[in-house]
Amino acid sequence: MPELPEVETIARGLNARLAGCVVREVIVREGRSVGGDPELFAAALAGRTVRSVRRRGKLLLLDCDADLILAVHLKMTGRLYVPAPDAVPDKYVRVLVRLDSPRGEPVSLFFHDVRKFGYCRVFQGDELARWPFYATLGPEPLELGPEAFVTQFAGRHARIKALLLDQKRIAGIGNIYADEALFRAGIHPEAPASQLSAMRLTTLHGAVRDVLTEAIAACGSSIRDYRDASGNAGAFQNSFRVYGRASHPCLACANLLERTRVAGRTSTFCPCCQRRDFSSR
DNA sequence: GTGGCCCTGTGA
DNA sequence: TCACAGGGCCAC
Repeated sequence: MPELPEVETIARGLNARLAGCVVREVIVREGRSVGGDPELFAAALAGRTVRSVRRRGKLLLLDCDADLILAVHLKMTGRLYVPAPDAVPDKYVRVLVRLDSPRGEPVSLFFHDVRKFGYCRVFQGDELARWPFYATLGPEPLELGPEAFVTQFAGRHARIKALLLDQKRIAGIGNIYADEALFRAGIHPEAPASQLSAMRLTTLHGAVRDVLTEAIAACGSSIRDYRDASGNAGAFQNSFRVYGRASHPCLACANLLERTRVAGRTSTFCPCCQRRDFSSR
């Protein structure tokens, strides 16, 4: 799925295009995608004005008037975008929202999701804050200082990559950026967090910030499914140093990158540059 | 913690 | 035909 940089890019793009638009019609083509009664979902959104669009972790939040919030999780293959005015929705467009811009022009919003893992949900008032997934999200990595970051991981027995992927511990990091940050920090994905010194965790904090910031500047990474709010691809995939490069030479030392599995996800790393123990670097 | 599962498509 | 894909939830 899109991770933090991709979701941030989408949120910025949608905010520019949807702020002030009024929902005229909601068409749910796949009930599963709205996680409940399609009629209720459509009725809740009809007539609402979109105030702004923001991101929390990997979650897109469309703040509307009347204290209504539309939350969208793209999971693996989801896209949320404003199509060209004459675009015909293909069979993977699960939800269509027709809106009117402040100038009265028609604007559409498509929720496109091949694998149907993603979802759109509406929340009224404080329902969002009480939603367990939202309530337990960890801090935003770009708003977290180095000391707080270290505290979040220090002393844990679990492998550092599994902790980076744990949204309750830190929100928004997925498989790509976990691998990229660990490579930049010179830390093996299977290293137990408890074996990493505060200094190395601080280095990891900087690597996480750097990789996320650079990826946002590049409008995210597009592997196959990700597109921004206008349907355009990102560019950060051209800057991957390890993700998707197993068996290719390390860009730092030329040794071949290796692949392992951590927390059920493929992890690519350099066996030379990324060490398990803290003493070697 | 880990593995299976929710889905569908793609590429080897 | 099979393994794999950017996520997260559920049961062991």
